[in-house]
Amino acid sequence: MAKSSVSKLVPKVPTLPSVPGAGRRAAYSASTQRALVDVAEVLFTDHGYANTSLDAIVAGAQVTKGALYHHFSGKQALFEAVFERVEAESSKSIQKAIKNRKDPWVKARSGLRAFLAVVQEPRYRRIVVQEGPSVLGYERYREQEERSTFATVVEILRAVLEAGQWDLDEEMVQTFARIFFGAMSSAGESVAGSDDAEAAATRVEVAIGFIIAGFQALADNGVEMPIGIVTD
Amino acid sequence: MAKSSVSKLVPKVPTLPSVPGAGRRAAYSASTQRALVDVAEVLFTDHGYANTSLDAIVAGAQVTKGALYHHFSGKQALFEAVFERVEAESSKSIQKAIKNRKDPWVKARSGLRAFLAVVQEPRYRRIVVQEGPSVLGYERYREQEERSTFATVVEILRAVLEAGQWDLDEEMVQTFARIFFGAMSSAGESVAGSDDAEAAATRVEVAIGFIIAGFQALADNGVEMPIGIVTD
DNA sequence: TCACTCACATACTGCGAGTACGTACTTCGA
DNA sequence: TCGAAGTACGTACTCGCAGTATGTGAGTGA
Repeated sequence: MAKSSVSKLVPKVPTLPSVPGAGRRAAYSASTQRALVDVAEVLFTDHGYANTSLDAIVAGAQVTKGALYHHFSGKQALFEAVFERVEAESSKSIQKAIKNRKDPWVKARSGLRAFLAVVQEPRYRRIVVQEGPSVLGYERYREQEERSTFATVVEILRAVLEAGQWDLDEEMVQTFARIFFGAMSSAGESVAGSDDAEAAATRVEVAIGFIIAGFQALADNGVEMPIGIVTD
Repeated sequence: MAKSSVSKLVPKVPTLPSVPGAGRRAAYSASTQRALVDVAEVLFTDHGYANTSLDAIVAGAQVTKGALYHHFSGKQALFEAVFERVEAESSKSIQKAIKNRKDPWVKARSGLRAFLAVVQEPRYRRIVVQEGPSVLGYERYREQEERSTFATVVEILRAVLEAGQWDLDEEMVQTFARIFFGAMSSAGESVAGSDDAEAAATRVEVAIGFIIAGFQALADNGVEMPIGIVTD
């Protein structure tokens, strides 16, 4: 199963004379690098980081460890390359979904839908959510996140806050973004782990829609940012 | 530093004749098991799971691998023991904070404060949040979570929902709990990673307080659970 | 007190990440 | 066009570490 899907990816011999004169070897080089990342993505997704040996990866890519260590400094660097690509593609897919949405609430809604779809993808769940923090360490993990999917959440949030006439300082925006990002990630996990993903996704949309409705209600009433609704 | 804190934990020779007749060997056994978990907790927290060798753990506990494998089936099982203890103690500390709080909003507030405190502990961040999902796998991770800290969130949420006169089905309660749990976890991370943790914690409380205020506003207006506030 | 078991200790194995070094093919300058 | 140099690998090894097989001495129960 997994084996066949790997070998399917391998014979990606590049259109050799794509750049005729200066870049034939470079084309081959790029293709093996891609092959390594492709295979690694599949194996990391299926078996996890620790349970995937470099031997299995280079075998799947039909190269040797020499090639791998020529392109990457080690196993972790290879994982990071896979991680970045998955993050970039995920972010791109969400960006595409919210593009051209004028109404910020609609934008938020569309973004949520797209995010929930992404979080259900096995590769995103395994590589980004599950293994990412452990393998990359929290610092690098956060850095990567910050300039991809999380940045998208910030973008959407700014649109919503602007529409609601709320004027928050930068740190507060970041805090809200973190909260929503965490909420959506966690909710996405419950969707992905559910028997009926469709129904679970709907529940999440309803729940977050309810929170957003609360925001709107406060906006309609002209409520300012509170400092301590409930006291001890 | 870490070394000294480890060696500090080791000479926990149990009050030998605690149970006089039948249980002297058992007392020693329990103490070495504790020592292993104690040392493992420190080393896992400081260096992570992959970068902690069993040799280092048994050296810190002043036993050998034979002892370790007598008590635990392997490295992962030892980690799980550490994980469970951290989770249990964390949950206990939150439970203690919300105990005897009658007003559900105050209860939620207190729970949030306690949770934010827990998430700032290095051992919780590293062992539960960062390494947990990767080492245990998502299934076991969720199972553990479900009956400790997450259960506490559900408990608080039920109180709040009851006060708000909302009547949600079980799955919807779980969905909301997931969302809040994820939001708080993520927010807690941003607090722990902040330069000024105190200020960051305050911002999180304000932000979540704002969301709760939205809930209260909807409750005051007698709003039912919506199915799609914003349409495309 | 004696057999038996429990709680370890010791010595080894095998796997897998990383390294050192060799080599063929390219590319570029003369 | 020819040789020198660099690139893109391949091969063969080392070493750390999780896990195992087996030995042993101190309790414990009959």
